Amino acid sequence: MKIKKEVTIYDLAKELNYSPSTISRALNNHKSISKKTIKLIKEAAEEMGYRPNNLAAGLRNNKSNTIGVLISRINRPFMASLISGIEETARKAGYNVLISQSNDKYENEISNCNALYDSRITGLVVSLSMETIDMGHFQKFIDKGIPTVFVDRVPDNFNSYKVVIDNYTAGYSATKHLIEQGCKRIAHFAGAQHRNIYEERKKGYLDALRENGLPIEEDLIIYFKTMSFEEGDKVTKKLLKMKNPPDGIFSANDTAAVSAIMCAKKMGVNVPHELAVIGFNDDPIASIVQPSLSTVSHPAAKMGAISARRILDHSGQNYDTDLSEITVLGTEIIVRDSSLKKVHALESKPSR
Amino acid sequence: MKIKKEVTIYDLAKELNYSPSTISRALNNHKSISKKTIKLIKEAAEEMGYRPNNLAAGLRNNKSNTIGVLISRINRPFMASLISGIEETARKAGYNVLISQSNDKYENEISNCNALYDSRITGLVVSLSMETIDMGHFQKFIDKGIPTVFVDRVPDNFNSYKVVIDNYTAGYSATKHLIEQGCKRIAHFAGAQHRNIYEERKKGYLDALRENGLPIEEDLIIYFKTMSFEEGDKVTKKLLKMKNPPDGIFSANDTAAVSAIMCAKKMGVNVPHELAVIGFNDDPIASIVQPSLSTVSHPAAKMGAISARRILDHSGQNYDTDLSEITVLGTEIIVRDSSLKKVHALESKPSR
DNA sequence: TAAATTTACGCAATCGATTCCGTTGCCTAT
DNA sequence: ATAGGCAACGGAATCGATTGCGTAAATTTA
Repeated sequence: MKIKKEVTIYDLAKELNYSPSTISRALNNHKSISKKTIKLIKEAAEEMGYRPNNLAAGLRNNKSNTIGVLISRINRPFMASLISGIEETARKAGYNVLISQSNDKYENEISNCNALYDSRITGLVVSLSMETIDMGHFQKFIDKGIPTVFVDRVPDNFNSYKVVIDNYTAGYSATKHLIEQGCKRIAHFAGAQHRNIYEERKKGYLDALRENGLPIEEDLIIYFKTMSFEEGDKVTKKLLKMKNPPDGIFSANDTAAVSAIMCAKKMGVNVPHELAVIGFNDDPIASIVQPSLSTVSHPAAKMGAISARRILDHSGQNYDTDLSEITVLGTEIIVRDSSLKKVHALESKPSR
Repeated sequence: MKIKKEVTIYDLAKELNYSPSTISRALNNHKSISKKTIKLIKEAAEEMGYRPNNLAAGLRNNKSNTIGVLISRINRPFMASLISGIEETARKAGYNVLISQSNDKYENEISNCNALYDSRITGLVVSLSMETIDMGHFQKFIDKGIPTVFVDRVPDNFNSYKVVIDNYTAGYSATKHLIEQGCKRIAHFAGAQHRNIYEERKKGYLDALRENGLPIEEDLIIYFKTMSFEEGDKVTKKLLKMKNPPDGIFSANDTAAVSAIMCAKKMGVNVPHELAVIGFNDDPIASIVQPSLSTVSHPAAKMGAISARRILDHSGQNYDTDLSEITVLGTEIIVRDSSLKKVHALESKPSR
């Protein structure tokens, strides 16, 4: 098989008797090139099958029109939607998207960071790995003026763009909702407390209990490692076997919440009447499980879009831009069947 | 804020009194550089904060150590796992991954194709958009000897690497399973027939009916547009209102299958006894819905890994390599509750 | 010991696009 | 008629890494 040679602006220049400078300018609609020359050159480029070489342009300009994404795992509904939002926004602006997943390992995060840096990305979007504490590997981006946007799982000791939801209020509202439904002993499935999202959700939970005169029982706060289905199942079983079991659960994610519902059903505990459950994320499984899972919805794709936009907008700015801008998005409590103890004036609309 | 200047191999050369050639060779472990020089240079590079510039290297070598991915949508469980598999394999080999989604639009597929080409990707992994029929936009990759791997949704009139599952056998087995459970009138939720996966699943369905002496009824074959939950709900309602409704459904995806289960339950039709259902993909919702959904499991991450490997392995080969190599992976029927009419010698293990 | 290798490196071109300085020709105002 | 201005384009350096070819010194071989 023969490999076709590439068509460059030099080929175009030779063919059309123009200089490479003019070809380049014409293709970029430079104002000092006449309309008809531009038209002529573009048509010839099209016809000869010319395609720009991003590597060459990137080298010259020292940037690549590429947004780097560094997340824990792609195959989580939230993350997939996040990437989707980034990709959509980036592509509309003519940017590409490089992805990498840390699998929640600190080491991988570092090496991926380097790999993305080596590709001279225009900007970086990060959702921290579970293990990450030290933020040194991100410093080189700041030093080089590469806009870095932390999203969802963000650091609290590092000055950079951030896009988050109001986890505290979400945790508070979710817990409050259970209280309003008549729950008196509400357990909390908590995630690793060094990650902002889990810490704040828990704070919201605690304050909701306090402000509504409910006691805080350490036994009812379960610290998860992975918040997996299996872990949730095990924990729920234990909780429900207590002499004085909880009558409500606020889980920091949907996976564990769903496992709680299914475990309760298996054990003959009625959801929501004996155990009301509310989760977090509004994953697809939330509307499928029965009783359907009440949860907190998370504007994942929107967060991705905003993160990408931060990077795109950063280019036009001067370097005194305030990098510490934080975007906080609202969440929404989605009330479904798993928390609906009171059958009040709620229209009986389908859960989906 | 001051922007730090980058450290290049020229800076290293000046600092260490070597030529840039030697620096470059040392960093690449070239054999003509002595061990101690390599060690010296590498340590200095580390200390001075040198980071290679992929754009420069890529321009020189005319490739970027990047795998391009072109899929319909990222936020589908199958696609997310596919990407995850690609990313993992690519990264281990020191490759980056560029993603793009077509949102099932032919036009987007073309422009994304160009964008990826312009970045001089080393190889391309594609799962075709729903609309794609003409394959012209992929020709430039072939012409340039860029390995292109079609995965899952593949063309049948284009000569290139392919990684697929045996959709025919899967469709056959799924249908056969329903027959073995005693179903006599099995409906099929079919996808767009110009996409191989849906066409073959349907063929498998038809042959299973034929070979087991069941009549084929066109009324029971529903051609979906999007295979969404809503579409599945509507279709199921219609089916179950027939004077002679089906007693089984083989759906070409899980989303529609789950909607069928939920719709049946709402209408008071017992699943599996009055209506057995089997889906396709083994999405997370499959094990959550109740009764849990029997389905065909799809090795998504593995398919991604294999696709990436095709590209990585292609480099070492000469250009007479057979590009038409096709990898066919097996599938597995996951029997859960939605299809289990007969309570036979199956251990009553939990659905998950 | 002279010749033949081998080791360890340097020179300079190269990849393709961009851009800072020009330069040329033509039009306009005085 | 001539200076001034502008439109339209060209020359050549530049971005950073790679590599074929060349060479001096060190080592081995005859």
